[in-house]
Amino acid sequence: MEPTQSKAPHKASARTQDRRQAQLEALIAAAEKRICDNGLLSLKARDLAADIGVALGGLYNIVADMDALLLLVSSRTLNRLGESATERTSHLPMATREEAIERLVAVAHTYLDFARKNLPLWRMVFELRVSSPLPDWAAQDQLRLFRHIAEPLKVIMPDLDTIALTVRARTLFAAVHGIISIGLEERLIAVPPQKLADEIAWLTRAACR
Amino acid sequence: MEPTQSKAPHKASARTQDRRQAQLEALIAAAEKRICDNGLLSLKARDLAADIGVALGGLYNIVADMDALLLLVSSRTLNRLGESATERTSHLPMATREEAIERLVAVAHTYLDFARKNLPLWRMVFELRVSSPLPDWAAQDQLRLFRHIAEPLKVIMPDLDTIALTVRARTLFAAVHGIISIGLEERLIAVPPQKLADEIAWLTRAACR
DNA sequence: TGTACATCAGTGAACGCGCGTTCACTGATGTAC
DNA sequence: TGTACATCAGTGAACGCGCGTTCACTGATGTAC
Repeated sequence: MEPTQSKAPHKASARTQDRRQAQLEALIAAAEKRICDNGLLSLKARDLAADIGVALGGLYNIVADMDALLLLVSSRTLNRLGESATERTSHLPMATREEAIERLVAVAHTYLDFARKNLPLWRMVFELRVSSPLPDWAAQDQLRLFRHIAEPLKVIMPDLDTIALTVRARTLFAAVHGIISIGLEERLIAVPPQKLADEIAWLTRAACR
Repeated sequence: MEPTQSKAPHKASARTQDRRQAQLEALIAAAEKRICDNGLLSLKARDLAADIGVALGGLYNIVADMDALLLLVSSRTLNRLGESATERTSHLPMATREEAIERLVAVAHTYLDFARKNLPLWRMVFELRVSSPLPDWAAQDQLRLFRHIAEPLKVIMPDLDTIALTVRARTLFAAVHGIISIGLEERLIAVPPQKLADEIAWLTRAACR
């Protein structure tokens, strides 16, 4: 079936596209703000619509549904984490084994700082196990993040093949992630910030020895 | 204010108490079954009432509300984990440092097995961060579990004082927990079971060296 | 053993609330000629 | 530049669903004497 409309279809003008983009960004920003202030659970479509000055139904011209919006927010959060890691660790040397270990420690500490400063958003990323099949671009984002770990690790464990290295990077990430996520849980007795950083450094170094 | 009722109050007979107890156990069992089969999200009061042959309103004679029930299920799950750990590791020697390390590895593997075999229930335990202030008895349960880690660790790191040892036990737990919880996540590429066990053993040993 | 009475267990219909998504409609923005 | 027409953006009331908890009521189970 060729689209043989006798009349030419409407084309989105540049102005319209810009407006769409601006709306989408405003929507994401509003969602981030609300999640940071009140948590994911109290995020409502009606509030967001009011925040960006659009009628309720208008939201669905900007995003397909709430899940799509949350995925965008989650992805933006992961990207900001990646930028943090690049800024704070990419200049660190990793020519020697010792240097590579210290760089890994720095990556882990960046992760801790980020999680602490963006606690509600960071939690959201992991609570989003709902929409099962992660879209491709989101999976790509994750892979890019893993390089911050895999690259120093390659220097530290030169004997491992690519697969083993991937597995090991994931293990290390998961271990540090566990320490942070349990450490930042309010329910348990609060661990002093410095202590938490120390434990992470200890574990990272121990894993590399 | 003394309770000076002119008429003696009704006393729950032994038969009534037994019935209550049986109802409570049936309710918990039904909740566990439903969570295992369909996940926490599709657990409904109406279904549970039907399962145990009670009218909807009758549930609230057995438990105060759904949260209370979930807390009971969660606690039962943690206790079963504790029993598993006792059965499978308490006979292992920990006189020497090497023995203590292997015992810790066995504890970690018990944890992995338990999480795998009770995945939905195990997840529930950690998703229950809702009702903020954990009751006392639940906190006690947690402490008892931590001993499975703290005791071998005391042999392995004899120089640490009590507080540092507690922190270290928690770090180690959190690290292994992270590896398991990310490893059992469906979303990411599935890690072969044996590989996961190997990684956990590796990390545990590395942390103790 | 029997009667009067109090209390609690059990019932299920109704309450109450929340909230994402749709849809018929209007007004604005574009194209064709 | 102007007119006719198509399309899409934007609106907000209404839909639809879900579900925990309450509450007035009944029947059973206990106590007092």
